[in-house]
Amino acid sequence: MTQPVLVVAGPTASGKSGLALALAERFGGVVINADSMQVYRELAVLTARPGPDALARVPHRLYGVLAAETACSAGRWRELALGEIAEARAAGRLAIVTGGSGLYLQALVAGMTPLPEVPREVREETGALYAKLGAEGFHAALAARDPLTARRLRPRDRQRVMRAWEMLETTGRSLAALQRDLGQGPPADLAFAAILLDPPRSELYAAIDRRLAAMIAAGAVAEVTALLALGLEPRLPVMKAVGVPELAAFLRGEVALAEAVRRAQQASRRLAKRQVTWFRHHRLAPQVLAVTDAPDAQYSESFRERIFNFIRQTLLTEIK
RNA sequence: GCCCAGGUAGCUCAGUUGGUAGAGCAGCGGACUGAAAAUCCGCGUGUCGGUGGUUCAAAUCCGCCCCUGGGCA
Repeated sequence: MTQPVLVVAGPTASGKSGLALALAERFGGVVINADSMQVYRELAVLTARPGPDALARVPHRLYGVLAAETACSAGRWRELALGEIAEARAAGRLAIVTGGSGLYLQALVAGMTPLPEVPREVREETGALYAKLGAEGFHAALAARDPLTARRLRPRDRQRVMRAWEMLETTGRSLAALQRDLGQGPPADLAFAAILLDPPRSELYAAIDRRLAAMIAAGAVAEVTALLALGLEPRLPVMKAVGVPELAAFLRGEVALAEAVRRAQQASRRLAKRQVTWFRHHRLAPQVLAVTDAPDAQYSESFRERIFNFIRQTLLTEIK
């Protein structure tokens, strides 16, 4: 018997967490994080992680569970999420997966090619080689060994080109060939339905700007100060979370706080735009309810009713 | 009321001797198969304040009107 899983997706600041909380209370659910940055323990304010009151009201999973010095990945998250979904089933609760990381959600919903982890040494060697050869040279080196993968990557797309090289070093095989041969589908025992929050752009941007300002008031600067004190490598994911580079520049005395906030707001807006593009072109589930209300409209009765009905009709028909 | 200086893209501005306009920032569109809040690719988006005139042709020249700064009364 299949297990229903609700996905709540949308760009940053669209109101996912609040909605997920409400739905979890209404349907007896557990909220499972699908955000690549909210998994890190050290960033709570800056990643807008659900606060103590939310955590007290409903069980939340995969929030702040990894140390900043670790690098999560779509594959690793997927394993963790599948584990939590199984636990939700055992506990008789509705799994509500919520977050804005499109790749993570896709890994869960559509499946992901099973590939080994890239050893730390390989990653470091690859980085060193890339620095030595440069973008064009490195891409040419990849093309010489793995033309299939190299052909579909732009030379300047550093991250993907390096990933292809790392997989070649790790497995001895072409990444593109592996993906072609080992492609994996969605988990057969899960039935997904998704709610996509897609507020008007102007309202979303206003919410983003407001939230960044609120984060400063809530101690974001201190949070970044503490993070920097760990002396982590700059290439780790946490170090690239929206607000970290910007506030770090402020702490180094390079820019005024107001300017740092302005830059962080802009980075957040650009992130939101990329997320919107992703969700516009990737299907999250067989049935998706797109909600285009303003972020603050989600607490209205009619809004809730629409969503409740959708969930009853798609996920809970057989179950309850 | 009079005298200056301005009204050109969302913002700040450029625009040669008249040939229906271009920079920066902001923004917009797209890609995405294990760092994804990452990493890349693409795109000027315009009643040149309005209106009448001169001209083959007006953002450019002339008249009138409107608006915004500054100055003088």
